[in-house]
Amino acid sequence: MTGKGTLNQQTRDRIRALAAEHGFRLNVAAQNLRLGRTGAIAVLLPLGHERAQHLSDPFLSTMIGHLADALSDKGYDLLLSRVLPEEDHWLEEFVVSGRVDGIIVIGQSDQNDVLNRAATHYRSMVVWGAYDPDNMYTTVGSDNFAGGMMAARHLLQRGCKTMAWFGHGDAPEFQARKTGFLAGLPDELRKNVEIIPIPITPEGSHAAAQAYFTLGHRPDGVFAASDVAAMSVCAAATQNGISIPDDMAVVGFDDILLARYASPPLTTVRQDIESGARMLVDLLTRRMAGGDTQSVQFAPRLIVRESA
Amino acid sequence: MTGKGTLNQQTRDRIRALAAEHGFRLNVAAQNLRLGRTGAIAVLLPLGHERAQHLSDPFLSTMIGHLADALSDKGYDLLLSRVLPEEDHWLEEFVVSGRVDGIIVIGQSDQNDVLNRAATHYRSMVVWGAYDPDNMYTTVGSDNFAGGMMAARHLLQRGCKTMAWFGHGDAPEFQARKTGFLAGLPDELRKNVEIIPIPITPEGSHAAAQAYFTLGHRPDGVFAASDVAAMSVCAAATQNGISIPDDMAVVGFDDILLARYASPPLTTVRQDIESGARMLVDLLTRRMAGGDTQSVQFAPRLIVRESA
DNA sequence: CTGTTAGCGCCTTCAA
DNA sequence: TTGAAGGCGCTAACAG
Repeated sequence: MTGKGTLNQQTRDRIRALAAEHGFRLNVAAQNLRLGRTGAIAVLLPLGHERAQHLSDPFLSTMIGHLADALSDKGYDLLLSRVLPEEDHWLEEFVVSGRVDGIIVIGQSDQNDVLNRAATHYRSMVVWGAYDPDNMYTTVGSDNFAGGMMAARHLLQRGCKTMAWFGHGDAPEFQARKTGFLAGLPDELRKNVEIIPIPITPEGSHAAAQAYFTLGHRPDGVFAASDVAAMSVCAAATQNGISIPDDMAVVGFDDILLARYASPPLTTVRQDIESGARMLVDLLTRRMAGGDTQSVQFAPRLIVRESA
Repeated sequence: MTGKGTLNQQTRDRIRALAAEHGFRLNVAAQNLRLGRTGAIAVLLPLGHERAQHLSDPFLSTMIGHLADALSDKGYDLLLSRVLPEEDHWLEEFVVSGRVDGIIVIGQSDQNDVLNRAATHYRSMVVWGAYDPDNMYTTVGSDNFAGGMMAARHLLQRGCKTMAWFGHGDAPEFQARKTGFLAGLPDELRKNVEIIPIPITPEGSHAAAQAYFTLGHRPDGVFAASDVAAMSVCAAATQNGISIPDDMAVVGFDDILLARYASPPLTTVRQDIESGARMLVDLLTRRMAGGDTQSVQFAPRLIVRESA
């Protein structure tokens, strides 16, 4: 039935015809048991410092959709799991549970140590997130530093003088965006950049922006850690009588579907999520086959719309 | 190990301790093979007339997130699959493939016949979508008709006189929203309601709204089939110099996370997606256990913000 | 209350 | 080239 093994083609055809006639199908569970595999890949979402982050986050859900497609193309099922890393053993627990043949982790969160530890004795894992030469594990991600720089250059070019960064600081992806942003600014502007720490949810970022604008702050250029954050900042600004982009220019990150249809349409740094998902699956299957892999970084692209 | 069967508690504890000591774990694949089950539930997304609809649609992704949580609480894995119903056999193919113990279908799309056919000989299936007494299958969904009426009443109360409906017509959920909306209007207004067919994607609905406003149409009240559509309509309106809510009031449907932080914050008919997901899983497990189930409809709630 | 045993459906090896 | 048999790790039935 599988097409493997030594068998006369006509015998094979005969068996197949018989199978079709009787509605016989291979039992995948038994096949997997015998083959010592599970046929499933886990997609793990560690919610380290941001346990409120919801699967409905547009970036995450887009990623999961593309992952589902890429995995099913290779015959794998997708086992979706959100993990609250209460203790340090969650990943190793998951590995030894043997429920899956491989693991894709979305975002390092603050779980760098856990990931490195697992990577020393478990091959079949890849991670979406920031590249760091010290990591033991293979990552796929955007060049967040370069993306941050693009945002800085664009705001500079528009003539912005007083800048603000709205972001969640802990995860390395977001750190790199911030660092890149700061690096893209001339010294005299850099030291005056206001760093506004915000939660990852739209609720949280909106509240933080509200508080910030209510205190009277009026930067003329804002770089936000994500499009969701940028949209919340825009909403809060508008509610405080700040006009975008005339009074304040806003640049987001991700280029989620809605960014284009926000009001005003969002200028943002685009990540190619679909390519990222395919690459993750590619590298994972290569690792599962015993091959070696290197981390990859995608170059982001600035999409200029109306908000900046 | 499973805690079932007749066994002295101390013997059981001894075995468990031994297992922990040696790192022994039950092999789920073998367990499932022996038990004749798979331990997985499929979540199927039929993309009938709207194959462009993407998993990144905020409603869908929120639903999937809650489903993932509800299923993992019951020990099931979630097998995610988008299906393009090219031919009529996709569901039956899936059923006989035996890859899962039960099926949750999200949205009837235009696949009513297929669902009914499958339901006659397959119990372990529930469907998110519109209730119809003629359906052979169990549905869970919002009372879309009532939701549409709420939108109508609210716009009336604001004094709107010329109304428009932006929606995708084919799926029964959206039909019911429209019918409820029309039913909630007095006769003289109802006959003048403009029906604007739009695709389900933000791109498509934005383009349709653009075209509509460019032609000079200026309704003072709009009900959109979803929040995503409503946000696109708002964006297009703003670009055409229409001020919301002063020139035109807009009511959406769903209450996705971003609705509250859109500009202006969206007035919308809220569906409780989390309760819906839990109910789907509840009913499904009850059906898998051989029990009988009835369809349920959740009452939606109008959330008044600034867009109307 | 505990220990033994027969298979769940498949794939691989080995013998014919 | 084909057929037969063993065993993947588990659970349920049965015997002790």
